[in-house]
Amino acid sequence: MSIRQGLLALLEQEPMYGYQLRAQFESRTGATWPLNIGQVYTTLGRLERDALVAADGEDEQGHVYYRITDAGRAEVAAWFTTPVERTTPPRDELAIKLAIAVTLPGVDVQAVIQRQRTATVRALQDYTRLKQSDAAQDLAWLLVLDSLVFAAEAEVRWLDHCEARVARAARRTAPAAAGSSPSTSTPTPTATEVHS
Amino acid sequence: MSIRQGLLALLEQEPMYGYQLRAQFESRTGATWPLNIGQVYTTLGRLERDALVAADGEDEQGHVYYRITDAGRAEVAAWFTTPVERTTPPRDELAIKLAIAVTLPGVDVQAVIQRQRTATVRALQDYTRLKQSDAAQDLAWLLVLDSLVFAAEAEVRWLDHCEARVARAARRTAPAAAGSSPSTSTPTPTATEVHS
DNA sequence: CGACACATGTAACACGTTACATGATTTG
DNA sequence: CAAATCATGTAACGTGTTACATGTGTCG
Repeated sequence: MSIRQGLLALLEQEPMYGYQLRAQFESRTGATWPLNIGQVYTTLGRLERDALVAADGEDEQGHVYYRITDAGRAEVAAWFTTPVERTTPPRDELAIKLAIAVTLPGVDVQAVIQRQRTATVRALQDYTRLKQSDAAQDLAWLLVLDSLVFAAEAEVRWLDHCEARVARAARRTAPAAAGSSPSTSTPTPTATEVHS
Repeated sequence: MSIRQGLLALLEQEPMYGYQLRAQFESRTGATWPLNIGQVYTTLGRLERDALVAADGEDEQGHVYYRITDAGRAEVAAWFTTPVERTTPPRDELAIKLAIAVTLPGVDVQAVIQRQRTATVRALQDYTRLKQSDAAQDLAWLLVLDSLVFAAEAEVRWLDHCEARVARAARRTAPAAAGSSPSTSTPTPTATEVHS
């Protein structure tokens, strides 16, 4: 629903046509979530079907403008008023993967965790680099980047937490496995705290 | 893709029928992501179409079993080997909402942030309560809960970060607005750090 | 018996994604 | 001129969600 709501909200500012909408959307979310132009038109079609927007005639250059309707404005207002539901959060593929990996025989959970950790840390570094490179970006794009950073940091912490928990459980279950001690790879005390 | 992959992975353990699959899935993810039983059958149909599972005959009670195929096993192995892509992370509705709210005239961003913060903190409390109540849950369900906790905590921190950033930007833009000082509601020094 | 949980399945639909077709305009 | 960009749109498909139809077995 995020694209739909987002495009609708953008139309509250002023009537626009497809390409403008994409430009506006991407200027805010940056390169993070590239928006296929086809998606814009299908979404506009559905918004029009639901009477949240209406075609607003053509430009002299042939640009097809859309304007928001009263119902659309109401929807946007509701969107901004109602917090995003966290009672049934969106399914998190990583959480599901680990939850199953932990309980499935023959899966090297520690390896799964470490691979994910490496990938997440790498993503984190990319975000940090992005934040510094294009420096004087606008506020919105910066906040989105920060959101990704915060989420990735939380993910790393969670992965470490998981590693510890799993190692502990393994020790409790099979304390006889001497030679190959757990907690094998990269203790790595998260040296990636580069906020603000 | 998470349900599809998850159910497939569960079938690596042993052949199962629909209701068993749902039970296994939910015992791991708990009440967090209830899985509609219809979804199980449609997903099984698609997995069978893609030759990742195969019907394995019926029980004496008429239960329709499915077993994983070699191709399915390969897919599961790849799933556990490949980290979840964080280069193009899934669209985050909240991030999009705030990114647009910040740049849209006539939107009380601080109010949006505070409402969301309240909702997220409440969710956080629910998670914490859940963790304590059913105490002796199995490892997987516990890890999933922790993942939610970590994510929600990061979200709260991000929201506070946003509030500060927005307030600062507002002060820089319109420093003449004296009477209504910013940073109005709930400074609330995140007293919700209840890990481990 | 009636209500409920177990069990299987289908149909319709939502949003999002990609690929393709088609043109106008700009630019090297 | 050729290639790239702007611009609109359609068609097909993917997963996930809900509602519905249907039947069996169990328990109060």
